[in-house]
Amino acid sequence: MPLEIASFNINGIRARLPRLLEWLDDTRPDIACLQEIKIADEAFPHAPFEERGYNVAVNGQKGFNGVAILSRLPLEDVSRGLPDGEADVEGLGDEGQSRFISAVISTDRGALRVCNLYAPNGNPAPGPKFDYKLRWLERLRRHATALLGREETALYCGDWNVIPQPEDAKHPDEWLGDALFRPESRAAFHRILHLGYTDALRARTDSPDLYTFWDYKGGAWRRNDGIRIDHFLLTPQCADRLIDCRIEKEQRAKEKPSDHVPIRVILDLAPPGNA
DNA sequence: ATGTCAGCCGGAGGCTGA
Repeated sequence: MPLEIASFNINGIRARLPRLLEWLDDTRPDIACLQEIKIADEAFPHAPFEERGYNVAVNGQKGFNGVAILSRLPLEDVSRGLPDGEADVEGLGDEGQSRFISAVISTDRGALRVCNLYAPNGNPAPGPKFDYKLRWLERLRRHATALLGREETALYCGDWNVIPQPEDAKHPDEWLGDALFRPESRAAFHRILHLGYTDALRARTDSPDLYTFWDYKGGAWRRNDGIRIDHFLLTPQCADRLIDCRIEKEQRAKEKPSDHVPIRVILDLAPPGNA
């Protein structure tokens, strides 16, 4: 049975709850990684997800940021924040900002480690926010280096706030000075990718015009003026199991949408006894 | 069109972040 893992920057769980529940009911992902939940742990609305059969792990923050994992299968080894010396400031991890949560999902065909991230936006650039973005991506690179060494079926997904290549934007020229497309940001992303990860979408297609974000401003959606900034990066052991990767563009046309749409991978994990 | 949202504080609407 294939395993479906979706990543969705929902831009506020209070504002997006009806849309989110409709999406879960319509598309029934096995695992949903959420970013920008913008709510404290203690205020997270567990009930509607538990009613739908999801286990919930949250790394929340009041007002900003915040990530969560929903899983129909058991969640084990949940970890909040990048586990390095800079975590756990103000008890939130990640220097006081809740941007990372990981868990192991156990299935009858083996385990999958899911790392759900919300990278800093980094604007305006240059400046302290841009410096923080680059520092955070460097910490993520160290994490990704260690994870590769474990040779696990594992993935990173989420809002990376990086446009990897010009073909990942409708109008790349308009993003040249932006923290999402500056050479330093793209290099930081590619340093992680080139450790040995697979960009799941690009493993399936080299088509341009595949976007995950359209700004609310200026009729960006109407003009299809989008960018691709939500990504799945798979370890080699995970990439071997990739069936498909799809951007759920149709979600952007719904009532009161997020400015991001979900991206989903479908994996076929090894059968029992198959190493 | 300083053009859109979400959430904060605080009890309106200005501010921040994106």
